[in-house]
Amino acid sequence: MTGVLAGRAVGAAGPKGEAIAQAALRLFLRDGYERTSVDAIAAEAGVSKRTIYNRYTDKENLFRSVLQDMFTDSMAAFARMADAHLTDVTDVGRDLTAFLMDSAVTLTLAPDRIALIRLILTEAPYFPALLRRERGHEGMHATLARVLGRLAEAGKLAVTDPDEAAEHLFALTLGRASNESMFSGGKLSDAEVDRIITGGVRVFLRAYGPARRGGGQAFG
Amino acid sequence: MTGVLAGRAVGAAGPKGEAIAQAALRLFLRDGYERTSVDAIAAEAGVSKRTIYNRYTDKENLFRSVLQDMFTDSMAAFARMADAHLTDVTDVGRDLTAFLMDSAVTLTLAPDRIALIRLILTEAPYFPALLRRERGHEGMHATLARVLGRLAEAGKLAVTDPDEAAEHLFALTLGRASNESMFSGGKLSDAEVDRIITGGVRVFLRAYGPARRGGGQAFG
DNA sequence: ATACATGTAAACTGGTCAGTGTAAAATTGG
DNA sequence: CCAATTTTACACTGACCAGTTTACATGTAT
Repeated sequence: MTGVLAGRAVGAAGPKGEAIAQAALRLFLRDGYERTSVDAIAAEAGVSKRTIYNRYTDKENLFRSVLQDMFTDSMAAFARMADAHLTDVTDVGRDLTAFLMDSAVTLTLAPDRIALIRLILTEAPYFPALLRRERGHEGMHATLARVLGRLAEAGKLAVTDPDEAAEHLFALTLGRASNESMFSGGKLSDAEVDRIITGGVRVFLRAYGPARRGGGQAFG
Repeated sequence: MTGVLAGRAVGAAGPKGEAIAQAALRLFLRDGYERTSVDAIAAEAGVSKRTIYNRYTDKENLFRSVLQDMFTDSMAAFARMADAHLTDVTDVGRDLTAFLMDSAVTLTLAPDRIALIRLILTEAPYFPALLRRERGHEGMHATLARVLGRLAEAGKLAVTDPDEAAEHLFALTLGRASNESMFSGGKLSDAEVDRIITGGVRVFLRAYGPARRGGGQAFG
């Protein structure tokens, strides 16, 4: 039992581990689970196939591992972006729109992210852990609900159920953009994204805007 | 060239053709494209593998064929249901809700329909024709836009852009239900569906309800 | 040096699968 | 009944792939 320190940890530790995880993620996102062979991952990572099997028990294990990592990172990035945009809010419509545009372009609609969602949906029946861990967009919903709750307390939104309002805002903006992108296949143009987000926020504010006091919404 | 009449048509014609198409659809929906073998389809249909290859050039061809048929049927059913519910509208909120509940339960959330959407999303990159033919929910959007335009002309909704309003209504109701179902894996409870549809219609009407004349929405 | 963990290369096992070839059997129309 | 056509059963090819085995190389700490 001397080798506790000498032995490298399994999984993604070390440069080889990084290479394997990156290559695996890249190929899984591009080709899906069934269409990606472990041989291809080894070649892509510049590593022998045996090294992969030394670090991961099997292909399923590798798959779960790299997808969960990306999912977790993705959720954290969304939460950071929400806080960055929505801590000091002066104009709800403007700030919500800016936040959602930003996260749509750099997160939700990033090709890798779209591929991830596609992959999670595809493989859900065979990898229930992928869903049970953090159900779909649930992480984003939690973040949105937190932010909307804060805005409601500040009297900037007429929201009584932050969870439901978060679902509605998500469906009207990011969800719509994400769906559109997945179905259309290609990337959405900037104009398209702008149209979706702006329109979605407009509808959201008509339903959840602060009680009409000045006469009319900031957005309309 | 005597056999123009004697020869059976290829594809799904005849009882054997029906059996093949049904078995193929069933297995593709359950297991996906890659995980379904032609041998399994032949066994399920009670037909020899050769018969399948006599009627379809290859597996891809069979796949496209059965999926497109189901997709077309599905769109038509949705349009029929919309017309059934929304030809004579007295109470917009009530009738819209009833229509959307009905189509959610019997169409959008039917296990086969969910599996179809999942499959289309999954295989989109490899079968561009599936998307290019009728892009995703576009058929449903067209139906919704038609109906909403009619209601706007009747002064029952404050809708200026029926296409955009259709996208919003869809996102708030059926799209949300569909997403929720796909991510959660299992079937949604009736209460869950009711909550989603009712809440979505409420938000939609706050944004698109007829110009406030009596003071307050029918829904709220 | 030496011992140990780790990595590499390449062949190999056992399995699956798409699609074909063929000859016999069943079906169908006239 | 007859002739064309279709279907069946089944073996077969060629390809791919997950995971293992074996023999060898490398780095590194004591």
